[in-house]
Amino acid sequence: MTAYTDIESHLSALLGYALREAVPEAGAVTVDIERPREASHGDYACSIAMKLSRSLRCNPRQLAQKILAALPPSPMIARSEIAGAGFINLHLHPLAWQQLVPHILALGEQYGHHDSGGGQSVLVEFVSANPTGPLHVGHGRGAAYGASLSNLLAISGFRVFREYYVNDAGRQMDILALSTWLRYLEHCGEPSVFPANAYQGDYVRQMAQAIHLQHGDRYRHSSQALLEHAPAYADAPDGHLDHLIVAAKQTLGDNYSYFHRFALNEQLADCRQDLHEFGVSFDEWFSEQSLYDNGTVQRTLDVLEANGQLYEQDGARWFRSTRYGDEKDRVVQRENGLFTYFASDIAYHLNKLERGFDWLIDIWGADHHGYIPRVKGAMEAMGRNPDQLTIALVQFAVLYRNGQKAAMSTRSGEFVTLRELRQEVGNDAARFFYVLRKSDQHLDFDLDLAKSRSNDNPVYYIQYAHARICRVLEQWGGDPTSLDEADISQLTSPSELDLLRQLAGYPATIRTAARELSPHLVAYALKDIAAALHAYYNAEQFLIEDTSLRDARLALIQATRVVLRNGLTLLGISCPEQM
RNA sequence: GCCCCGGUAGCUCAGUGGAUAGAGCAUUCCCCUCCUAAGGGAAGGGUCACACGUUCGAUUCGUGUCCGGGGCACCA
Repeated sequence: MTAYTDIESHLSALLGYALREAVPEAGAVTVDIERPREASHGDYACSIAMKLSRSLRCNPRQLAQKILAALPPSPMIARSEIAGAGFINLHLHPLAWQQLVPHILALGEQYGHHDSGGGQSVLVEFVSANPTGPLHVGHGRGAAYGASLSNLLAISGFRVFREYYVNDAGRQMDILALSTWLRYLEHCGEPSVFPANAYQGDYVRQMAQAIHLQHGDRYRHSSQALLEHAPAYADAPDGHLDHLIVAAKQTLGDNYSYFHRFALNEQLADCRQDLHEFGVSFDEWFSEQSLYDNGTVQRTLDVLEANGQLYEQDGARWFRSTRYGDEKDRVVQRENGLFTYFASDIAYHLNKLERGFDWLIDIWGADHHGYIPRVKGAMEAMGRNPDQLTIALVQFAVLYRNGQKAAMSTRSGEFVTLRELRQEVGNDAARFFYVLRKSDQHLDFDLDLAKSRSNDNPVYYIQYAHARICRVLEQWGGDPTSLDEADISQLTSPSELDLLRQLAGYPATIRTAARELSPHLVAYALKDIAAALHAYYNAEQFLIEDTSLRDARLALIQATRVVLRNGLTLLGISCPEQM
């Protein structure tokens, strides 16, 4: 067996050589090749002659002819021709495809890996949902996308660090702590003063119940007393809520932090468990509060202040984000002295850079897109390079059941949780459906389709291809490592060459998907590979008398299995050996 | 009003500066004495929203228009 030749770089090098020989005046041009969709146009095509014809002032077909005449012979090229307006079409020798089988078997899980990242470090921050309740299906999409993208970058030569930003410092956490305490008071028998804009979900009642079970009436106070001097809810819902928070802090004293901490830990643990079951893990759960505790927020504002980026107006401190293309300046410190979320977010991004990452990726819900100019502006205002930050927006996912939109609203507690979705359709289908769409596009998630154990379901379609291969190899019963020596020159049937071409395209798909931050391309490639495998399965028999041909075919499906497994694993989907 | 995202087959959506634009579902037809039919094969189905521009070449890039969806806090 001769060494493996990477076809695309081989052809591109040959054409580049021919171009320099035939048309030296063209200078140093990289010669791109493409896969024509029309089979009669060959396996690869090159349009360099048309691209250069204008600057060289010559006929593109003649130019192509000159390049072709200078093309060195290659065992990989069966024939070449000029077609259309000046395309050079290359038809490959089957060897070009066949050699892929031992190559894939040798590389195994490394097949598809590449090094375009060059060892750069990248921090991918995703999910980062407020720990104020269960994750819902919207977070699920960010989780699936972020996890798959991280995997994609990790096999593309990047050192990937996965991080979840925990918003444990803000008003939302206070609302959760308050909500928990108010439910606790109800448990103690106090009349309910629970406002409609506090967290309504059942999980709050459960936390309250757990606290009551453990501590009895220890934290009981008069609920009615909390309402004294409170603005009427109808007049000022937020003012009413804020008053209750202040009253809770005063009434509970040091015990307030118990509720705050309890609720935070409880929700965070739940979130972590949920994501863990979903196959999504993080290297770091980064606390927003820590940025206050260690002075990063203050230091950040000092830097901005020193750079002349802040000013005072109406009692608040503002950042001049309009200098950097934002629509209006933004408050970083309120009239009441409290910092805004934006202030700690600037500090967070500064912190990320100070940790030495070459590249930052933030995955946000698309509703935050208006937030981009101010964050990038803040980086610039601190003398940092905003291009080090890439923000990937993930659009909303809408669930459909029986063709009907499934209702979902946030605060009221009427939402479908990620956990419910996983239980209903399974982790594999959920992971797959989430990344089947481009992340920046709205996703209609068809629950009935995701649940169906039928040929309609693309997850099962791919997994079934994997399971079929496993069954064949199992029934054969031989040692798979012996297939490395199979005589792959016998793989010449149309369905075999189709399958080989699909497998050959996988590394390029990975490369493109990584460059475009688009794991959905991997999902589509897997569908194509599975389709080619199923077609092959129906066209040819594997377990046949002719052991030489049999081994060649088994080697091919074993290689297919490797690629399917690599792709499914990347997307966080299991590879069942039987179904 | 401003800013994002979209408009491709009946439906849900891929896709690409190239030569005849794809897949699944749905519709019609065919294939298990054979390694899992959760499979395969075939047919029909299109003004790639519209106009203008850039280009040897535009569904792809740019501008404008129309139509959807989302966002525009001293919330996070």
